[in-house]
Amino acid sequence: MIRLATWNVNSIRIRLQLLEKLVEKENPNLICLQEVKAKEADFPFEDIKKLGFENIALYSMPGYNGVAILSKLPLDNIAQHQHVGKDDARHISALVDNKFEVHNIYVPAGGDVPDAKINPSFEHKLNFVDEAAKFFSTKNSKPRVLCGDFNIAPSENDVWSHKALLQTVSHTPIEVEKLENFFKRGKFADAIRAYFSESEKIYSWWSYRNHNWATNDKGRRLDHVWVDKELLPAITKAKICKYFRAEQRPSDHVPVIVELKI
DNA sequence: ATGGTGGAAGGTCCA
Repeated sequence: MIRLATWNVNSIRIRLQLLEKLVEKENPNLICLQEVKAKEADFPFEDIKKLGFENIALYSMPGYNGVAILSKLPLDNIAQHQHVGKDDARHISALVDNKFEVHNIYVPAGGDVPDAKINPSFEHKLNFVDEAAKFFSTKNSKPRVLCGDFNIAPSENDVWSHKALLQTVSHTPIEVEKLENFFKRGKFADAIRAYFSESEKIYSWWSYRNHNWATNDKGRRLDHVWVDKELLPAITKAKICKYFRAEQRPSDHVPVIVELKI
């Protein structure tokens, strides 16, 4: 049984106590973190091993980005991947327990202006998603699980207001189109939506800039878990840990959990 | 058109 948690932790060092709480409350045996924001020398390997996660795969850089896979199960074939010619610590993968491949991805946020001609960050984001689509379009010997902060909320009910956010980076038509192309080319299934109706609004991120996040509830679903279609029947649970947003010193993203009988 | 907050780095950038 796999209990996978994906979480944009926004600094692993600041969030160590919350990571401990995640382990205590949700009992995952595989955790994919994004935005660890610590270079290897500053990464708290020992604290994490003490939580029971002996196997750690890290791809990090100073200050920004950084992805890590924490596992109670064996990790093999650990690989760091580069897209759009940048070595910027956004994608790491590993073979878990010799059964399936997990890919932990942090898609670029894309800046504020949704125009690739004038905003290089947005151009980077679009190109990154296109490259990822190509990367995952080939057949793989082991089944794949993709997760992470994709920084795109594709469906109307992945955002608090479809209309209000049509020109907001994360929900523009061009981003949604590219993410859907990625999804279709890879023949993936959305492990979270498999457990929630299409008509239900579900979010995994609420901005720090809104203190009334809980009452306004202007969230977006930026964090995703996709599985190869053949794995869809193996999913026994999906959960978004909204209560983490209300913790002391929270991340702006909350953990998303999927349970798989593999 | 702007500001609101948070983190890391280091005298600012990115989300």
